[in-house]
Amino acid sequence: MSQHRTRAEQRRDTEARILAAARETFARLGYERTTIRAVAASAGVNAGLVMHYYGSKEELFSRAAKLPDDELPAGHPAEALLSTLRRRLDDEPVASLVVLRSMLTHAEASKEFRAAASGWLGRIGDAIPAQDADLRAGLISAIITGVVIDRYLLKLSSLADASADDIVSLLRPCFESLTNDPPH
Amino acid sequence: MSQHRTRAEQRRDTEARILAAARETFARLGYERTTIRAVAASAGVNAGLVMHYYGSKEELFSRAAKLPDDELPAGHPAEALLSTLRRRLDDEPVASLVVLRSMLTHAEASKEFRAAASGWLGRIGDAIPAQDADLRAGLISAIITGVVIDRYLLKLSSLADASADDIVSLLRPCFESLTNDPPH
DNA sequence: GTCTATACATCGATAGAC
DNA sequence: GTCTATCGATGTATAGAC
Repeated sequence: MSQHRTRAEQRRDTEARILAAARETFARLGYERTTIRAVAASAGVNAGLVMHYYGSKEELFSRAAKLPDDELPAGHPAEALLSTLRRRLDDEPVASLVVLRSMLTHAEASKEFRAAASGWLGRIGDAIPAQDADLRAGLISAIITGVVIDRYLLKLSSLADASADDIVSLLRPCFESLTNDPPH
Repeated sequence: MSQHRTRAEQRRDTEARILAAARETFARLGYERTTIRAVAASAGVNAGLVMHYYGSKEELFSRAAKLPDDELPAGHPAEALLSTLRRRLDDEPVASLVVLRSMLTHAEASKEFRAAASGWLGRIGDAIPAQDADLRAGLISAIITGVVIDRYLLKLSSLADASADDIVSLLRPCFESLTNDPPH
């Protein structure tokens, strides 16, 4: 039972399928090892069509790589940061993994990460009452990055198999000391 | 004034020069973007010679990528780990950066990192008196990895410009709580 | 010991058919 | 809207000259 679909609808669907396939492949293999042909096959279309819609591999990557600008919840900085960590431990969005996977080896991914980190670091720093707030914010960000990398990208068992609750609990004292918060 | 050198000596020198050039290039660009031609040019020799000596790009990478098996100094676990961190903050060896740069996108680098992390995590875990020692060890390792990545690979200013002393000081409470050590 | 020449595969990108 | 055909560039690897 085929649906009636305009050409525009059909195109939107196909474009979305291609983008989803691109996200999955970029997140898994990184920029260099991902080929347009593989993305096309995974989306069930032809390689030429991917180029037709997205123009270039670089443009496809840019569309696939998006970091959410984590807003910092109100309240005590340590708890706010821990709740952000909590959310990312439960399910790190694929679009984020696209950036993380390639940020060490691809300029565009590195740039995207820097841009997001820049805003993110500023907000953390503003919430920390200390003259070395920038360094403290950088350390918190580095901890989160390291944990997410080991858990989702390298899948090291000690972190990949742990519960998000346990990780958050163990890191609470770290975040409290780095944000200059008293323990509670 | 040319030295007298046997062919064997000459060969050792050239091989070493190629390996050093390979380390620098792999560390800077990662596995995929590094070309045999670029390594050869950087070493002042021909591309064919690199292949002649190392057989394949993969083999050259294996020779260039070596993680030192950090031994854990004796004493209180937290201080021992902090002194290891201290050493890595002062100068992370190029051979290590080769592994770190490509570990997210190249299987061989990932394998090398896992192997080193495995031994490393075991030693940390053994030194921590807690039933969840494995997770604690994984978190400590993730923190170090995250900090080194941000400082040396991404060069985020807040970490790249900071002094090793300041970083160690700020992370001391983190390591103490994760190793279950009392502060002192 | 080191270099030249080249085979061979892969991939991004383009042009045009259906 | 989607696919076929193909070009051109790049890079590893091999064979052999000097």
